Amino acid sequence: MPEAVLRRSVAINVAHGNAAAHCGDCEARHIGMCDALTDDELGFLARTAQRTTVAAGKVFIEEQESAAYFYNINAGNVRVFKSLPDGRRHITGFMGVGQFLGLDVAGSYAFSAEAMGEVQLCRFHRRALHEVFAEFPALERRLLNIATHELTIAHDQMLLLGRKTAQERVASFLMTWAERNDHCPAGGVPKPGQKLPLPMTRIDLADYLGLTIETVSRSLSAMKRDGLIALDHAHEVLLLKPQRLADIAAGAA
Amino acid sequence: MPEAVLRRSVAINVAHGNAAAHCGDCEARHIGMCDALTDDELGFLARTAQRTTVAAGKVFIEEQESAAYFYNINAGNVRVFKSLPDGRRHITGFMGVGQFLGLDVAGSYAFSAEAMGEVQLCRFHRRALHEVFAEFPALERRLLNIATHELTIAHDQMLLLGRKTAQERVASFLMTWAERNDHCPAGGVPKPGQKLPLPMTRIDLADYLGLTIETVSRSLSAMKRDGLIALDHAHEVLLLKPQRLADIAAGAA
DNA sequence: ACGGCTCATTGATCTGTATCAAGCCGTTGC
DNA sequence: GCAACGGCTTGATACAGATCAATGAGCCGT
Repeated sequence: MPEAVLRRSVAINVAHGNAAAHCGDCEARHIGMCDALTDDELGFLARTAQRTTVAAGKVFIEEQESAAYFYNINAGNVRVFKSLPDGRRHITGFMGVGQFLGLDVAGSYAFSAEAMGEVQLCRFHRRALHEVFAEFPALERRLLNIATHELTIAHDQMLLLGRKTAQERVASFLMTWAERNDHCPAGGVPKPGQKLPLPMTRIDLADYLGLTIETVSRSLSAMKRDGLIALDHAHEVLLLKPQRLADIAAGAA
Repeated sequence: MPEAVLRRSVAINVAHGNAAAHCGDCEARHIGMCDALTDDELGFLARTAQRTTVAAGKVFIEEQESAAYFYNINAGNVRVFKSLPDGRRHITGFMGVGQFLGLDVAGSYAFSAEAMGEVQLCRFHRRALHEVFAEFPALERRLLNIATHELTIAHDQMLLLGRKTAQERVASFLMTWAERNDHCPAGGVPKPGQKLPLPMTRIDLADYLGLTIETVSRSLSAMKRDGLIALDHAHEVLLLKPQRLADIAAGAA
C-alpha cells in the first residue's frame, strides 16, 4: 500500500477523535520539530497550538498575506509554491507529515500552500511561538537545524533547475522522493524493484522540476523504454535499475 | 567609486594591522551575525575565532570535504557553487562582507566556495561555535533569522530558475543586486540613472542564472538597445528605467 | 454499462536558448 | 607601441524542450 494513502486514512481517523490538546499523542510527534521536546515542553506547546483540518485543493496560505501563523503538518501532503502574475507557477516543495510550514517568513508569506489531499495541521500563533522559544531554547536549536537542512535541499534544487537535463531532473526527483519515503537504506540507493508512490499530478511534477507535463511524461516514458523503471499506473513507479537512475540523477558523464 | 572596490581596499588595510583578536573593531561587525552580540559576547567569540586571508581565485571550501569550520566574511566577495561530475556548475550565491558561510552544512560541505578577489575571513571551529551558542542563545536566534532569510532568497531563485525567461532572469539579478548594494530606498526601486557595479564575470552571471554567457550578454545588449540600461563598461551598468526593469523581473505580463 | 470528466501519453511542429564560430576590446607584458 | 591573452559581444546554426494537437485511460456519477 502506498504510504501516502495510508497516512491520509490515519489522519482522517485522528480527526474524528479529540486529540487537539494532546501533543504527546500526536501522530507526527516523532517526526517533526516536536521530536526535540520533553513531555513538559509539549504540554506548554499544546496550549498555544490549534488543530485545523484543510480540505483537498484548498490554498490555506496565500503569498503576500501577513504571516500570522506557523504550521506543522500532522497528516496529508502540501504543495508549496510561488506564482508569477501571468500564472506561471513553481512548486518549491512537497511537504509531508511532521514538516514545518512558515519558516522562511518575515512579515508576510513568501509562498502559497495548498492541500494535496485532506490535510491535518497544527497551527501556532507566531507571537506565541516566540514565547515558547524563550521557554524552550531546544526548540529554536531544532528549528535552526531544520532550516539549515532545507537550505541544503534548496541549493540542490537550484543546481537541478539551473543545470540538469529533463531526464536528470526526473531521475533526481525519483531518488529524493524514494529517500523521503524511507526507501533508501541509510544514504544508499533503493533496492531494485522498489515500489514508489507518486501522489502528485504530472502538473505538480512539471512545476517542481521546471519542465512541462509533456516533457515529464516523455522522460518517464523514455526511462520505461530503457528498462530503468516500470510504470503501470501513472501514480506508481517501480525502480528497476535504481543505481543507474542514481547515476543519471547525479549527472554522471 | 564602486562599493565592492572600496570594500576590498578597506580589507587589505585591515589585513596589515593586527585586528585578529578584536571583534569589537571588526569592519563587518555591524553587518553580519555579530550585530546581535554585546561587547562581552564578542570578546568570548574572539577567543574562538581566527582571521585568515584568502588569495583571489582560491577555492577555500571544497564540496564533500568534512565541514570543520564556519566562516564570516570580513572583506571581499565569495562565489558559492555546486558542480556536476562533467563540469557543469551552478552558483548558488555571491556572498559579501558580513555574510556567513557554512550554514547549510551537516557533516561535510554541500557546496564549494571561491574567493572572487582577495578575501578576509573569520573562521570558527564548528565545535567551538556550539559552545558559544550555549553561552549566548542570542547568536542562535540570529542564525535562525539569517537561515530563514536565505531560505526565502533560495525559493525566489528557484522560481527564477524554473520559470523565468532569460531577460526576466537578468532583470531580476540587476534588481536584487541593486538592493544588496543599498541602491534601493526601503523596499523600493533604484532611482533612474543609478550606477551599479558588477564585480562578477559573465561566466559567473550565467552560472548563477542558469544560462550561458552568450545569452547573458545578449539579454544585456537587448536591454541596452531598449534603453533600459546603459552599459559602457562590462562591469558597470546604469539603471535607466529601473521601474521597467523591476516589472520585467517580476514577470509582469 | 455508459457518458463525461480530468489527467496522462504520444505525435508534429515551433522556438528560446545553447552551441559553434568569428571578431572585438581592454589589459598586460615586453 | 604592439603582440598576446582573456573576457565580452555578435552572428549563424542546432537542438532540447515548449507548444499545439489528438488520442487514450481511469474514474465518477447515474
